[in-house]
Amino acid sequence: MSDGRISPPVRGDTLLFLTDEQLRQGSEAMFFAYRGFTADPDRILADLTYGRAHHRAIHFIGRAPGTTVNNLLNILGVTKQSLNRVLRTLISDGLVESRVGRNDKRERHLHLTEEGRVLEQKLSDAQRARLRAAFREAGPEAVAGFRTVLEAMMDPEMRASYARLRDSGA
Amino acid sequence: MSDGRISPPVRGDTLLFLTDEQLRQGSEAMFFAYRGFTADPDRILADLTYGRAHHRAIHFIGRAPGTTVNNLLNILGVTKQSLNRVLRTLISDGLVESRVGRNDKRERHLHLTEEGRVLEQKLSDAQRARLRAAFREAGPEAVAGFRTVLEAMMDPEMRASYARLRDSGA
DNA sequence: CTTGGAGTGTCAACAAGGCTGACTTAAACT
DNA sequence: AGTTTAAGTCAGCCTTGTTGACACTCCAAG
Repeated sequence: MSDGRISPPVRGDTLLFLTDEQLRQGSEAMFFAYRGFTADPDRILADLTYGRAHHRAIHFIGRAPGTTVNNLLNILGVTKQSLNRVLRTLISDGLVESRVGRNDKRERHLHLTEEGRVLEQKLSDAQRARLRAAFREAGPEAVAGFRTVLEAMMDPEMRASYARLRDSGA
Repeated sequence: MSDGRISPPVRGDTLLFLTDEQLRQGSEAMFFAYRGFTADPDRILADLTYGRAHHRAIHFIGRAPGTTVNNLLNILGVTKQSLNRVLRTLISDGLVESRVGRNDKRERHLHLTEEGRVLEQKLSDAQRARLRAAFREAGPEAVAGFRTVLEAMMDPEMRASYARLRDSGA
């Protein structure tokens, strides 16, 4: 781009959002924003013995109580060994409860304990505070656009997971 | 689209984007979208011996050629030991060149070699392809909103880094 | 009833990429 | 001359991801 300021009316604004430069800015925005997005919960978790992986597990168990391990595996996109390590500590610390399935007794249904719910709340409060401030600052239309673009950016399976959670929780 | 005047305290649609449920959906959208965002470059990097950390270094060196180590440190938000490990392999593999500063000889200025530029291009092509598809699907207004919200979500220092890069590259 | 496969748990080993702390070297500043 | 700054390095630790192998339980189909 020579000088972006004097854009010819037709070419300019309508397609500007697809130039390589704009896309690169989009990448960088994602990078820096994600850092901010995780910063507050990370600070809380650092004081406990937990990490981001624990946060994710707690979040999605709280969001979909009774979910099975396999289901959680798909949502989180990690191996069962990885998840299991995290889950084991959460269970033995009494934040998560694992109940044997009623119909299929091989399955374990995961629930937050009261203590787990407290931590979940604390973490999502921290994260939501930042998001709320950002949403308020940006306004409803920007937020709608934000969500539209993010959704378009997901892998199809993730988009399905996202939609399932969204529609179940609304 | 432009119902866009500041609407008075009506509780319905105008504030819906600030409910806890909406904020939680926003979090989850960030989580799933970030996975998609990194998926394509990650696949390329897996075949080489590199990881996401190398990608980030290459990206920002390509974006701001001649940047000093210290500057890169601030942008990436990691310790110098972490960065150095990555940088060392990139330099010894001939993807990055480290030049002693002209004015201040303590500083090292980082540049991509031709080979480094090739990899950078390959990685950002992969990432941009997804972003481009998402942007196209969502449309210009959504993209504007996307960027507004992401920027509002950053830590102040990160927002400054982001703005500096953005304005230098436009 | 047996057998195959699915869901789960677990062990071991490894790698990437964060971190802290301590220390060196060289250059620059005062 | 003495201090500070930029960079590099060594050593060790942690979290969180990976493979591969194996055991156990249970369901369902033959």
